[in-house]
Amino acid sequence: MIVASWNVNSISVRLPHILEWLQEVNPDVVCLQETKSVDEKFPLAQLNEAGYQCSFFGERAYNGVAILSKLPAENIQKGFIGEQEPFSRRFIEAKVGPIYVLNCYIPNGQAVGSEKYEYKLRWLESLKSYLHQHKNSALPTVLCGDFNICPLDVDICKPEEFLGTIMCSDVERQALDEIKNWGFVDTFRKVNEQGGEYTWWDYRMGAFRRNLGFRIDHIWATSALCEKVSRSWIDKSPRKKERPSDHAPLLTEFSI
DNA sequence: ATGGTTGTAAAACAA
Repeated sequence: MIVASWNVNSISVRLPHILEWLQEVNPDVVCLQETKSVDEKFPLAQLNEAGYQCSFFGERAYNGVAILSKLPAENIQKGFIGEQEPFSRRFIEAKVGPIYVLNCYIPNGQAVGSEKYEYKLRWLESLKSYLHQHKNSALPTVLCGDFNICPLDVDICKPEEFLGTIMCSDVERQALDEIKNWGFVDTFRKVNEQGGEYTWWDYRMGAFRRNLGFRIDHIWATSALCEKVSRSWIDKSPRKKERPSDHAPLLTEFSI
């Protein structure tokens, strides 16, 4: 079973890339972020035609998440149960086959110390509470998404330049560690030792060509499920196309 | 150096 996560930066603009990629890679579950589409305009027919069921939670212009799956999605949850403030649409969850799939688009945070950074930290706190109150780490669960955080220094292209700045600051990394400590293992890091592997490159300054990237997209799995990981890799091919998303898809294969 | 690019949506704003 292959699970993928991809920030597509507009599902309507990226639909041709997505359809081509689904046909080529044939993943079983795909978590999408930044769909930037109201639910009425979600391209459901084309994705159904491609063989995928769709659960989606979108809004106008910003944010938006979706889960595509070959098997039907059950127990769909949009947003956090009883969330403390009306967050933008950044979380969707479903059970697909034997796996609980949690898809999140963690706020970017803009700059350390800004209001948006505080919002990011509150959002992380809400995700942690949601896990502790409503989820069971003994069950096979994946947390996928654009986390907008580099867990380790080797996940940053130039740590000497970026450590302490947004996506690479101690406070947000600590908050993410607390979420991980609920019971997740980083599937990519479990089977890949090398640093310098990135999932996001800024559109500006030829960042992709110069490989100035960050590993901010992740697929985490609860520990028993993580034992079943056979491969995890970043597919840079869609990032090389014309008019790409600024993120590349991340994939993890489970032997189940 | 406060630049550069992309998407949304129609002037900024978010990333």
